[in-house]
Amino acid sequence: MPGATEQKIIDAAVRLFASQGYDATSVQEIVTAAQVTKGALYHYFRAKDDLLFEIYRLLITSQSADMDRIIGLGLPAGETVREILASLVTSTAERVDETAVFVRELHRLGEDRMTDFRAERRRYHETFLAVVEKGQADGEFSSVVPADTVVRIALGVVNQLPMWFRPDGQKTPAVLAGEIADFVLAGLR
Amino acid sequence: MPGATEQKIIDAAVRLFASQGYDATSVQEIVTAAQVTKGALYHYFRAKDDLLFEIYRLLITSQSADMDRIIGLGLPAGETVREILASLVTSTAERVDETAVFVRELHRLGEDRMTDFRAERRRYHETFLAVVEKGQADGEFSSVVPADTVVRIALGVVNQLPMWFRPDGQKTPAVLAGEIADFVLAGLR
DNA sequence: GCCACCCTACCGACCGGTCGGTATGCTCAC
DNA sequence: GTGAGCATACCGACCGGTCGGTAGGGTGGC
Repeated sequence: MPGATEQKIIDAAVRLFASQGYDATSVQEIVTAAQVTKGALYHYFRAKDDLLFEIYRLLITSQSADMDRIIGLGLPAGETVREILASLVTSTAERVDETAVFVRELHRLGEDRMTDFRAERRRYHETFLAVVEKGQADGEFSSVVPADTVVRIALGVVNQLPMWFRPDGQKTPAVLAGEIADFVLAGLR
Repeated sequence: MPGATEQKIIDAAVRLFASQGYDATSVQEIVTAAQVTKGALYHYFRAKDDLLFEIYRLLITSQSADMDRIIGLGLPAGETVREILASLVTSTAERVDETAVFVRELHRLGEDRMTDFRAERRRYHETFLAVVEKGQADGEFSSVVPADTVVRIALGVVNQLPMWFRPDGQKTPAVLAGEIADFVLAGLR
């Protein structure tokens, strides 16, 4: 639960990282945009690096929680896949900046944090994979295309969203989420 | 047709940009890796920036040529989509580093070059879109999911390839290309 | 009631180091 | 001799991070 100043700093950092990239954004730019000073930033964060990590952490935490909640509902595989994709697409559409930073600057994570991150992503990936595989085993889904490729495609689409989704475009996130879920499920029948 | 020195510089730049990112890679690192000197680099390129642009140009030119060639064959929509995806996936798998740089550092392009790039990508996108729309109009494809969303998904998958494809993995590019094409076509039936 | 003491939150000038780019000159093929 | 193809030494701008200091609110002893 970040305080007001902390939040202002993170918000400004997300905006600037998304539009210019991490390295191209100076700490001075961040504090100017957030209307605080360098002292304030280094009071709350040990390094510029920590800002990136905090952005990732907030995003991953919320996505994992969403998926766990949906799986907890115990719906059939088709419904589960639809709900997971829909929630992922809408939440990503609401946070395009965070996701853009996430996708683009991921490799900048240090050794330790990268290990943590990979473990978390692996968990997410395999949870989703298990849903698809169960659907295939039960005969609800076709097995023509291997489950891992399907999962890769589905999650890849979401990561690419920031590249072309525009909040002021014609399609609302909900409509788009429906279309993407339709398409993926069509490929699974 | 770049000369030998020029090529060495570009190769080194691609490798370093892919593993560390553009900003995190210094010009000195590039020339050291390429076993040339700064003088040589600035003899062939006006700025570090130009290296990025050259990497993009080479990639886009070859992809556009591939697509034009395939469409020129005049195959049915289904076959055309399969061929385009297959060639895109295999050529991307062969050039993961270039694609990774492309996806990650695109936003760094200056105003003018960004405009040029957008025009080229738009052309690529709409050519592909036309194929899908024709397939839908002819009744070969279903129209449940709008053509533009399908194209977005298909191209998005390819852009995400560098995130998870490993040349030393179990699946060859050709096998993977087949699976991706199968999946997309399944969603179009 | 009040003052001494402390602590959190924040300020902003400053530093060492790095980076992209340049200026100048050599060398060798034609 | 002359221009393409480099090599080398160097510059000024900027960047992440530090550090001595301050403002103001809480708290306990008397």
